[in-house]
Amino acid sequence: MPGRRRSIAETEQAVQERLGGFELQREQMAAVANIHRAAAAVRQHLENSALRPHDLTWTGFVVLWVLWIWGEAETWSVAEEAGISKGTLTGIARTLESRHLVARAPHPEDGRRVLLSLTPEGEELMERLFPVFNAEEAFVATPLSAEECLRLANGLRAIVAQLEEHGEERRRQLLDGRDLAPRRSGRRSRR
Amino acid sequence: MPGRRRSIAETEQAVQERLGGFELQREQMAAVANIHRAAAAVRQHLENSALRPHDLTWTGFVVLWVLWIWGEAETWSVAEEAGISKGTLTGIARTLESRHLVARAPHPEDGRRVLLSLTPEGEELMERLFPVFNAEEAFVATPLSAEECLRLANGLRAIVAQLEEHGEERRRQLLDGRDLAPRRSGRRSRR
DNA sequence: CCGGAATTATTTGATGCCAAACGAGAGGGC
DNA sequence: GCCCTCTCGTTTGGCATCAAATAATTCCGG
Repeated sequence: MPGRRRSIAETEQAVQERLGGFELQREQMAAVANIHRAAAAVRQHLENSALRPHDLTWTGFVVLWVLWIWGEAETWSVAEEAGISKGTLTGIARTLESRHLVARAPHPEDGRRVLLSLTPEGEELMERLFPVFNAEEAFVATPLSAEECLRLANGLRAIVAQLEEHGEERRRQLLDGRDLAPRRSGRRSRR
Repeated sequence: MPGRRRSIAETEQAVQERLGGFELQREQMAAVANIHRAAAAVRQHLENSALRPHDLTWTGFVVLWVLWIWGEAETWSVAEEAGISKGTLTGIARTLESRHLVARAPHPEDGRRVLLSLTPEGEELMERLFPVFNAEEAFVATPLSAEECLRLANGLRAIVAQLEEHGEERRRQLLDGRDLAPRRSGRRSRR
């Protein structure tokens, strides 16, 4: 039966056959796999519904959101809240600045730091856009009750917390002395 | 107190103040936001623990995984299972092929199609790598019981299903006649 | 069989994304 | 003042990513 997507049951069956010999952490595997399926699906829907008319990417929107909620903020803190690296933020902020949605200002006391804030244009955009965005968030979560949404959010938060608290330690243990191979990509040393 | 990450409670407080005037779908918003936080955190941990020693990216691993479980498969189906676009798969497959982990073969009956499969080298890698990967999946899910993992997975699956079943229809309705502005990026017509 | 419609993978262009290197500035000790 | 170190944001390099355009092939009606 070609052309049909495989069902969850079929996949689990195939996995079981393939992994018969392994000690499989089945439930955890299912959770992790579905986090990514869901994240990709939700992101794509929101980009193609609420965001596309304003020519915003997901990440661009998140950065605007952070600035909208928190007001003027230092870049490191925006990157942290938005869940992206500071290097990525530099690029996003440049894009948003070029579209006059975000302003960049030097820190009054520390020449290294930079403050980001929404322009009036950016504020106005968020006031119009947020209700639309939130409506789509509600749409994707339609099959879940409010309580189920909270359960879901709590479970996910626990995973994030686990990694924040123990992730680094764990990675150190796994390396166990050996040093991590450098990423294939990334800036090279001059030497 | 500069330099400290904002707590969930602080964020919710700030959101409430900022959004006092809006009809806010609070639970759904929390769920969607945390899906992305968790997805990014998990992906980063796995890339920097299990995958980095083998110089694999997340997506590269997922593609290998799909081929490992399902065996030889057509590209469209691999892209579907891996949750990426077929254009992206072309690039990933090229990378994996250059590292002799994946082989590409023409479809015996249809010259347009291409079949992907693991090389023996790729099989061997997955046999060694999967247990390590699965152990890290278990690690990130440590705070959750097996049953909670399943609940989480089910909730996420429901969201994915919602979008698969009703996403396209919804986007059509939202547009309501107007045609979607083209993406800023993407190939341009010759005209 | 011929020619247009449909289907398939690839190419293209712009952006996102990370980690590591880098440069500019701050801060402390002497 | 002068280092030396630390801490910022930015740059860099290599992939990943999508959607639309395109090329290659098959399918179908006549």
